[in-house]
Amino acid sequence: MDTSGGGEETAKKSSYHHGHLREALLDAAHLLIAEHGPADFTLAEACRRAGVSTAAPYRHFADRSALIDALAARGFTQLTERLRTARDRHEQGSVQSIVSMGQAYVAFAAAEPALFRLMFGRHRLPPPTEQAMAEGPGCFNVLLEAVVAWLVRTGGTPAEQLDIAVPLWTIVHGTSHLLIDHDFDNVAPGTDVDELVARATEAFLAGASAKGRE
Amino acid sequence: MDTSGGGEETAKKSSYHHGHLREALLDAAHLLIAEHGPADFTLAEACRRAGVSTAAPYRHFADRSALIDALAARGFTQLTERLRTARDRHEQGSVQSIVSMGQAYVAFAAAEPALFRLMFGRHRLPPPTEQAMAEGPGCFNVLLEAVVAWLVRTGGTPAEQLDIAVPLWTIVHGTSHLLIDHDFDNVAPGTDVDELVARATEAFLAGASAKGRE
DNA sequence: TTTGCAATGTTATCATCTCTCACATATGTT
DNA sequence: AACATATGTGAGAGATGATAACATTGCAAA
Repeated sequence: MDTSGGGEETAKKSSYHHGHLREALLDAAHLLIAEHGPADFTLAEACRRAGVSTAAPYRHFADRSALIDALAARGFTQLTERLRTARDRHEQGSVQSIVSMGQAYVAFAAAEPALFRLMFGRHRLPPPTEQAMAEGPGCFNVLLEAVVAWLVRTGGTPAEQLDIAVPLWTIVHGTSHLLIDHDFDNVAPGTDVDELVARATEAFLAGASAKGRE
Repeated sequence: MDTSGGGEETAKKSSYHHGHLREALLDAAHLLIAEHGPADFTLAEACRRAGVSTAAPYRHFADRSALIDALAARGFTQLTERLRTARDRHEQGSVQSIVSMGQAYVAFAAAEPALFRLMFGRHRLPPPTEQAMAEGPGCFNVLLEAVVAWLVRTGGTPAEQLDIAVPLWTIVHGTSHLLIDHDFDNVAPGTDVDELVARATEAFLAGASAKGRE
């Protein structure tokens, strides 16, 4: 974080080879989709920002789509990390721990709406999002672990983990999408999403454990 | 040019003026996004399918984006109709009525994934999706009415309608997105979304009404 | 050190796409 | 019949994604 001898990203001894072009393109693309949305993103503009020709990206990415995939993969890594942090802020197996994860999920979407859409909005059927899919489960596993801990604590069995985790996922995922698409604005303006997530999660867990105990 | 004797299925007396170009373009666009996804959709291809020049659409739509908006608006009208039908298939104010709406919501997304993304995935910040937004609330109102009926029936007050309806919306909306993005495949393959919606809805309503009664 | 190869970037070029402009053709109103 | 309006065409500007041939650099083996 200092300007020690070597210098940081400005260490372009020669102006021909960029040096960190792959990361620079990803960063530029990240900024662009944040500004103009994922659809309006152009590879050419990213090149301009990175200061290279429009042919340069093809040394690092098969095509435009591959760059976007790489961006999505980076997003999943980030999201997984944040979920883990949120979960570990509270007692293992507590409802609060699960609520906290949900809030972190939504907060991530709110902070990076375009990236969030990219991560989950891969609509290409043939390749079910190769690398991104490899990260996706890792992300979901964090939730699964928390749910198992909660189940053990409340007298449930780990076998029910999907029955609990999947609905919870739908709640926070739906909240995220509705939030970043501004769908709350016209219908329930001023919605406090943290509270929404907390109440919905708590109500669902209460109802689910009550039913399990019948 | 074929300039066949009579028009095909439509009243194409002359081959110069199309007659139903606006609708024909929307239909073609609908097919295209269903085939290739919303991102890969090109106006030029839609023109080819409609049998007109690439300049023709601009007599009916301001630009490419406006055509997509019109498509989204058509989708909202359809969705609203289906929700109303699903709701009215069961007793007013019953949990089943609400569950049925949720299932119809998800079924619509499953049947028209690309259209569903279009409807909710308008990422343009400045215009919050003019016409589509006008339809969106109409769509949500159908759910609100059902929730109010349920509240009245179970001893709640209509003032709580948003506290109930919004979480329910997040559940079905999240389920829809996760389903059409194939996110269940790697994590919970073979998920029965109808059952998922039913269980999540019932558990949430049970938990919410229990809390309200505390 | 020198030589050669692999990696990385550039320029030129193509096909395609969105959108505009001037022009052509149909419709229908008076 | 004549004019005004709506609707469609053709040509083309400007931008983009992608490819190919060429240029530069870093690195490793001889």
